[in-house]
Amino acid sequence: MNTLELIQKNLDTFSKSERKVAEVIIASPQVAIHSSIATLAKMADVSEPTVNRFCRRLDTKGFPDFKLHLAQSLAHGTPYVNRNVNEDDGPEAYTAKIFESTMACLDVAKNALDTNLINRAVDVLTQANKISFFGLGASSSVAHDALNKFFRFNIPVACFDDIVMQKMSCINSTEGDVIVLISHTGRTKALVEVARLARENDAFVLALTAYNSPLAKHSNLVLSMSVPEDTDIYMPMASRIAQLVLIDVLATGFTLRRGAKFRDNLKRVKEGIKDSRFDKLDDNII
Amino acid sequence: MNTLELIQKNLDTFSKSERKVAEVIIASPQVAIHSSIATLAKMADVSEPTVNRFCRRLDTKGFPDFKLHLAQSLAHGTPYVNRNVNEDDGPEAYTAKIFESTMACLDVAKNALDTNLINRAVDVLTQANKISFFGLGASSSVAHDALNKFFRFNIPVACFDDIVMQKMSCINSTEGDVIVLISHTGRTKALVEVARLARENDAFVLALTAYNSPLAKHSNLVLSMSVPEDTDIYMPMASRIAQLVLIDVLATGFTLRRGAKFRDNLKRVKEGIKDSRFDKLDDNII
DNA sequence: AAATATCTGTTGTTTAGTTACATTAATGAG
DNA sequence: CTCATTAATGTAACTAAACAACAGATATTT
Repeated sequence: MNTLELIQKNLDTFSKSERKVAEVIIASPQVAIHSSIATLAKMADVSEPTVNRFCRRLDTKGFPDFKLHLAQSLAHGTPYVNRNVNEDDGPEAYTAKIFESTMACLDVAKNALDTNLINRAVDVLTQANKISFFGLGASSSVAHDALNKFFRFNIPVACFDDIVMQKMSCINSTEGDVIVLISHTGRTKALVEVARLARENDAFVLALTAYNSPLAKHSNLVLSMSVPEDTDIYMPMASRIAQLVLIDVLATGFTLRRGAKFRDNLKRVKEGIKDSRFDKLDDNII
Repeated sequence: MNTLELIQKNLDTFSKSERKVAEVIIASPQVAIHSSIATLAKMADVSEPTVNRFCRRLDTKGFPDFKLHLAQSLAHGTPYVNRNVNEDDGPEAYTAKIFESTMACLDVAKNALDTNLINRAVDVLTQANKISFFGLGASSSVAHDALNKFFRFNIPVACFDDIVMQKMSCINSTEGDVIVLISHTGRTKALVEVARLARENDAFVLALTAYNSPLAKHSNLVLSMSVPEDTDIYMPMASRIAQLVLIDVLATGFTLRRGAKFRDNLKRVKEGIKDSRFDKLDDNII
């Protein structure tokens, strides 16, 4: 378990002084691992033994051992904690926090994913006659993105962010059609209805949503990643990013499955749009 | 650079005794990081200062510092780097690689961002009469996402992914309008033309694009992040994620700038869509 | 409000790490 | 081959960091 996350999670089990230590460490872990127990104590405005006690509470042998653990969890270069934005945060603070908590979420999502299910999802997608991506609200941009990706594969794809169109599309679906439903919570009533409708018409329903949600129960295959919901202040942020990366993963799996010959297709698509862009060499002319 | 690799590589630059230390560490690095300088010296059959000198030769401040570096390089078998997907990767491999390289990209992007510019961008956005988000191709889903975010702020927003609509919108723009142009490369000719048109009509052009690109040169304010392009196999992946996170950052900055009273708005929007969702309690009924 | 338990800081001891210096080994010129 | 010089290694003294034991302070409970 990531030490930094562990500190964050156990914040309320600490005593007042210990929490001061925790906050100093979370604020600048890179500094913490290069400090002595004395300087860290001074930074947190507590005594040295308090720092030591703090370390032991985290199941380490003492301060040096704690530093080692912390160093390992920082190895990625990024402190992987979910830090919520405060009202009085400046641009540096909230920028860093959002980037970092997004990365933390991706890390959690990565570990929560079942690669076997991903493999099956790729199976299903490669064998599909037609793939449709549905999303509502914030998830609609994820669906659009998926469309953009899979469109390049030169297979029949569609994307609807309108509930009426989604339902109509479902009614017209046949066996071999795959409908990818994207929803963070999996509780949007309309989308659950869409799932039901799709299955009634023999389509395969692949859901990118929360485990055990109503939508999940109405799907043939569910790719879920338990991204903490409360990271979002008032709107889905990191969860949506995780879904996009998952789309990337599926698209990559798709590409790999189709083999080398197929990848030439992608190259051609990229070549095809070349004329619409400025060359790098043009930069100084403009 | 990975410390363990560094030791391996510099094996021949060490003296005889120092090499003994190196070999002991390479043989069992996990033991090494949990040993004192005395025990390590005994293991390598050298004196303590020799171990210390060995550490310094590796550009560390001393033994404890060296242990930290080593611990970091040993953390998680997989270092947090850009790893490209291979043809023969299985689902576990490509899933991990995509997630990790996305995280790596976000890390790079975070460090490349100028928070002063972000602050200015937030300034501009909060003072805008109307905000329009334009993107083409893969960036269109980013623009959609931005719309979804800023729409909740109850201010005039628009989003176009159609070049004709974008141009028309530009022609109708007036002072006080902010047009956010999203493009990974900043080389899409059509979008550069849109930027020119927008500025001719007194709109403020905020570009989320590459530094020094043609589009950047035609914008009033540029938020750039040098995400490596070659991470994407044949389609933009990580760069687009970075843009989305940047949108999150701007939206958050916007919210914070508007103050507490404004944040109640967001709560109301969230409350307003509650009826369209299943409660958590409903789960077992369905 | 008193008593108990918990938390926090001060002091002193121990141990680990480092510096300075002495010794040994290695290299090279006469 | 031997002496001189340089580099390498170890010994001993020193510094500072970490920890344990204790005492004072603060909550908490009855």
